Amino acid sequence: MAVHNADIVALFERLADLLEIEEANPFRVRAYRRAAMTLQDLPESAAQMVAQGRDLTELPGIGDDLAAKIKEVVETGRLRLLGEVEARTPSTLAALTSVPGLGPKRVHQLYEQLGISTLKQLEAAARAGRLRGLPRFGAALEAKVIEAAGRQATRERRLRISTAEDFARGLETWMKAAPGVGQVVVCGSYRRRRETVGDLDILATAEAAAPLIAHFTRYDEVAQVVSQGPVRSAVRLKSGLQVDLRVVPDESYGAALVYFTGSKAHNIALRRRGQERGLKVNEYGVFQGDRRLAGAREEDVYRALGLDYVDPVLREDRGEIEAAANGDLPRLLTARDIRGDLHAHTRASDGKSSLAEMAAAAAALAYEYVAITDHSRHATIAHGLDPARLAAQIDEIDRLNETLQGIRVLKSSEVDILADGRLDLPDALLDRLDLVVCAVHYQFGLDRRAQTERIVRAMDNRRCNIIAHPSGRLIEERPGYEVDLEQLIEAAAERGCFLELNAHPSRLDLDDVNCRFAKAHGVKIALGTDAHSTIGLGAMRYGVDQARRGWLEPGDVLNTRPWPELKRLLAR
DNA sequence: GCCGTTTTCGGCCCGACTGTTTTCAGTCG
Repeated sequence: MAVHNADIVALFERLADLLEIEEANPFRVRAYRRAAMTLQDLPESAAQMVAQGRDLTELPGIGDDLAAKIKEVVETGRLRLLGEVEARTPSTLAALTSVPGLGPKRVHQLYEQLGISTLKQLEAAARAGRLRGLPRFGAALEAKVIEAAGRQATRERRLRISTAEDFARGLETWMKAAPGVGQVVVCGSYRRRRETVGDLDILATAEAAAPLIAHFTRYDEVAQVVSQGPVRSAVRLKSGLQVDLRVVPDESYGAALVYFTGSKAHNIALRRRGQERGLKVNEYGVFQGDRRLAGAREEDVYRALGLDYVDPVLREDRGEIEAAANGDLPRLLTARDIRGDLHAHTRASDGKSSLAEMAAAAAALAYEYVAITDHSRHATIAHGLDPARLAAQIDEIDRLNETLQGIRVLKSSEVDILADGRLDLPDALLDRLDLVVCAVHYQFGLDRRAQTERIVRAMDNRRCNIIAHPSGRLIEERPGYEVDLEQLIEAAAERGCFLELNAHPSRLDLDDVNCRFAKAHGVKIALGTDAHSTIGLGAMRYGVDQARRGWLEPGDVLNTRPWPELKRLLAR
């Protein structure tokens, strides 16, 4: 049974949680967390690196000890140290820290002094009033525990970025109406354009913070004010979403943007860099002693640290700081670079709009082309096109193109990859298309090897240009099918095939990390919205954001090319 | 446990808010 990076990540995180509760050296705990993060973002398989005898200590945050532990997990599937720790500290304790106000120190106390190791026991003890006997525990904390226990079932959901936008827009509008307000920006993972958002972090500037804080807590969707101080506040909305507000004066706007945008790992790395140069970095500015070197603008904060400006989408401590220091940050893709959409449906299969409507909508976006990729016959629920219907659509597109100006409809199909890797339509018909997009829509249950082989076999057909939504995941709904993306990327590179970044906000598939990995392998990415109506074409910006998070430049993306150049790239 | 234009040992980001306290530890982001 192969060990995946995610398995090692889970072991390290569990170990870090428990070590923290045991009050181990906090820097040792951090080392395990950092290693977990490195592995999480690592697009290659650590197991394979071990098998190839590669040096894991070259990875950031991995030294001799952790390299040996990764090797141990890869070879044995287990981590002995974790077993030893779990023998003295029950792993259920980690879940207790999910209660707001309970951290590792208090959980340790609860276990040592009251023998509490589960949420059930904790709730019972709180209801019995037994917590307030402990030092620095009181009635308020007991109430929090009881409240959190009741909420337990419904928590821990992250919102898709598109959903978060609804909440963010309302809050932004509300805060911009606050008395004496200057700037209002939604920061955090929202500004970094992550695919999901756990909470919203709003930064506002003002000379006097109090009126803003008061205004914030009066927002009509607020269910509960979680905390409220002179310069920051946190509320929970009726929907359950937590929103934090931070107010700073104008001269700290840039530094506060950096601080509140994160990521946490990026901030820590920035502050460490400052420290190495004798500078203190906080949300008020960059300081040398009492002297403020920067603070009003983000660019100045980075410059004071000897760095080029880092776009928010890159701020994940995945090498962007080194790149900014060396002047090799990528020139990221922008929406303006996109010349067309390579994945769209019409009502011929499961879409809502006609060919002509889709073409007009694409033209309105100033595109040069749009590929119509209706489903193939196997996708019966989606009214997939059989060879005769597709042949008719091809003729219809030819006729339509003769009437269009400035926009070209590309003849395509989202062809099902059958279970054995064959394509769902005959080669002779595929030869009549401008490009062929292939996708897995059923038989998600195949094991990893079979699923990977199935898709590689589809790519063996030289007519296959693009693998759509390569992992098959639906964000916050279902994981993808089991597949070795590393192998798919390598196979695509060998065959001159391309991988899609599906821009639909519930897919964003490939994800950022794998986009970057594909780029490193020289595999170009096709951006497509998977639009099922004219409105759906507007989802391209989510794909662009994800591509930017994957460090993609215009040259790494297929549909930044004018049609003649794209056509040449599609010829295999 | 990691890491190095001060270091192979001795550091390791920084500040706000809460709750329980008589000055601050713990938690959070």
